[in-house]
Parts: sequence; structure tokens; C-alpha cells
Amino acid sequence: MTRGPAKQFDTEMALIQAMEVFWEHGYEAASLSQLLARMGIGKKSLYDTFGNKQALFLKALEHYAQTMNRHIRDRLLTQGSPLANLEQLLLEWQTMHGQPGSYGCMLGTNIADFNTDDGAIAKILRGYLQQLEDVFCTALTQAQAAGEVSLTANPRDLARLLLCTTQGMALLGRVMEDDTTLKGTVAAALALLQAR
Amino acid sequence: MTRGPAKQFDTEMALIQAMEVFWEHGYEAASLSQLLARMGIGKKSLYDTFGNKQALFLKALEHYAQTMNRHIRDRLLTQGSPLANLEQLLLEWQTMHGQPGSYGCMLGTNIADFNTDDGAIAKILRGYLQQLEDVFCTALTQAQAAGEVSLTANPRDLARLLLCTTQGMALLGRVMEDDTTLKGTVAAALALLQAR
DNA sequence: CCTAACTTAGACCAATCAGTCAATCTCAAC
DNA sequence: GTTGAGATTGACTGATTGGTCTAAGTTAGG
Repeated sequence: MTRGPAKQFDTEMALIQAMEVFWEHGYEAASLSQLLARMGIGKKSLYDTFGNKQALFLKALEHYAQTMNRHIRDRLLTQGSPLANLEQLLLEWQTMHGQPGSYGCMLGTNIADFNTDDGAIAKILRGYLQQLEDVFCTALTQAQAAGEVSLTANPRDLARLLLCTTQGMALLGRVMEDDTTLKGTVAAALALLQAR
Repeated sequence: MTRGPAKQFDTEMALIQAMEVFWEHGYEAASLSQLLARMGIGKKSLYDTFGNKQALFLKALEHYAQTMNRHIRDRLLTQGSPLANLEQLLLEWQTMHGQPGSYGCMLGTNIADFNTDDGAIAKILRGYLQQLEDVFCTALTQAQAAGEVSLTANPRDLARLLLCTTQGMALLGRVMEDDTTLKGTVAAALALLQAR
């Protein structure tokens, strides 16, 4: 089939390294030199393999979103009490983004770089956020069915609230010194959800 | 006292223009050319008047934070029902950040550019966010005193939840096409606060 | 073995970045 | 009116940006 030598690097591994740089710094602030250094490959290899910076970013973003959304879906839509699953997820989110050196959520971090005007990429970001909202909504509906959340609450709106809150948590986690803010946030959210 | 001609531009006006650019694009992405164009002044004038890009940003950030924090304080800690005041504020926030072309909150937008490692600026951002949390906490305590919010709720944690949620709203407003997400978020938040 | 397809390293490109400086201009104080 | 401090303009700096391209190296297929 193909002639010549094989690639000297693992494509998927390099993509993950690139994802980490974009995650940490955002699209604009992630320079090619940083990307190349972390990926451990040459400039030409990057352009031959991934196209250009934006194409690489899109692949990295897709990898991040699919991984995270699947993880959250698995955590929420599993056996056991829906509300307890949600509680587990929020506590995990609090721990993950509350520790120093947290980079927040890659979706949120990059929203600043691609506002509504950048049609294409903004649309992709919206899609992933919508997926997240849908998972939350499904979980909340199940919690209502299980009698764990009041039936008077609108699960769709509640899911939107959860989306905003979790994104805000990830964002603030980037700048906060300790996990006080996030711990309080999760405690209050759980208290509100459980009280009826 | 001073000799020579007066400045040909209004310093405070120029600062506000600069603030808008930083607000829209964030610190890193706001280029000097954009700043100069919007401020309508020459490069030398900028450096003579404000120091450098970072000093200009700090002044712009301070102006933004003081204006916004004072506005929110005025809205919340005024006469009338504390909970109704909070409701008014959330609806205003929803309207402001739900419309297309919204730039979100300047604090949140710039968190991505200055993570915990950038000690000085991160500290300033934390300070302004803390002020916001404190105002929320005071308002919630008043709402409890007025019997509008359950006494079992922890006002400090509730304030932290409000902080994360409002920052998340401003962030998502940057990328969302319509105000559906934000409207739902506010509706759910108000329902949870009022239910009791 | 030998060649052609493929990869790689690094020189190179124009554009832009933040920031500086010298020359010019303007006007208030004396 | 003269003078000189302050303001303005635009050319200029070195570094860095994302991206291209040439030349050399490597290895599989015939």
C-alpha cells in the first residue's frame, strides 16, 4: 500500500498533547511553538498530519468534548438513584476544578476566543454544550420519576441552570486559590435540589 | 504649573474605549492596533498616559469592576423586597447577556488569560469576584430576615452558587444564539429560591 | 539493489506583536 | 514674542506569530 517510512510518532498521542495545550491556554494563546514542544514533533509533520492550527484545534476539541460528554453520560445515566448519581458528579466536578492548577472546562475556556461571530466554531461549541444540557435534562427527568426531585420543577430549565452553574464552576476554578467557592456552590445546589 | 498644550483627548473616555476592547476580546487577544483605533489616539500617547498594555488593562479592569459591582450593589441593597430585587437583577442579567453580540462579563472573559500562576492579576480578579459574592450574601441574608428565603439555607454558600451561576450565564451568553439557555437558567434559579 | 513514496528537520516567509525613539508641533508662562 | 515643556506623529526595533518550502533521510515495493 503505502511506501516509505512510518510516522515516528503516535498520531492520537500527539493529538492528546495538543488538546492539553489548547485546554490550558485556549486557542489563541496556544502558540505553535508550545504545541510543537508538547507534541514532540516538527512543524512540517504537524501541518502534514493535521492541516493547520485551526484544524488541529477542532480535532482536539472534538476529542475533549466526546470524552467528557461520554464520561458525564456514564456517570449520570447509570443504575442507582439518579439524584445520588448527580450528587456524585457534582462532587467530582468540584474536586476536579477546585484544586490549584485546574484549567477549567476546555469548552468554556475557549468561548472567549470564538464568540458568536465566528460562526463555524461557535456552532460546534454550542453543539457540545447542548449535548451536556440534554444529558442533565434526562437525568433530572429520571430523578423526578424516582420521586427525588419535585415534579413542579421544569427539568429542561433545571438542566440549563446546571449547565450554567457547572461552566461557572470550571471557570472560577481557574482563578480561585482554594476550593472554598466550588464547595459552597455544590453544597448549596444539592441542598436546593433535595429540598422540595 | 504645566506648560505646553493640553491633551487632545479625554483620558477617561479613552480608558472606557480601551475597556470595551478588553471586554470584547480579552487581554491577550486585544491588540495594540485595535486599542489605538478604538481609543483614537497615537501609540506614544497611550504609553505616556497609561504606561503599557498591562497597566492600561489594569485600569480598565478596575473601572469595569467598580462600575459593575456598584451597580449590582445598588440594585440589591435597596429598599423593597430583597428577593424581588434579586429577581430583578437576574432578569436584567439575563437580558443583558442573552442578546446576540453580548461580550459576557469582563472578569470571566479574562480569567482564561490569567490563571492562578499570574499571581498579581489573578489576585485582583479574585478580589472583585469576592466583592460580588459578598453583595450576594448580604442580599440573601436580608431575604432570610424578611422571611423570603428559608432559614435552613446557608446564605454564604447560596451566594457562591449565585456567583458561579451568573458567571456561567455571562460566559454562555457569548456563544449562544438566542436567550433560551439564560432564560431557562433564571427561571429555574428563581423557582428554587422561592419554593419553600 | 534501487527507486519512489513518505517523513523529517530546519531554514525561510510575510505579517503582526508590544514597545521605543527622534523629530515635529503646539501652546502656556514669562 | 520668545522660550521650553508637554503632546503628537510615524518610523523603527527585535521578537514572535502562523504557515510554506526545500533538502536530506528513511524505508517499503518491485
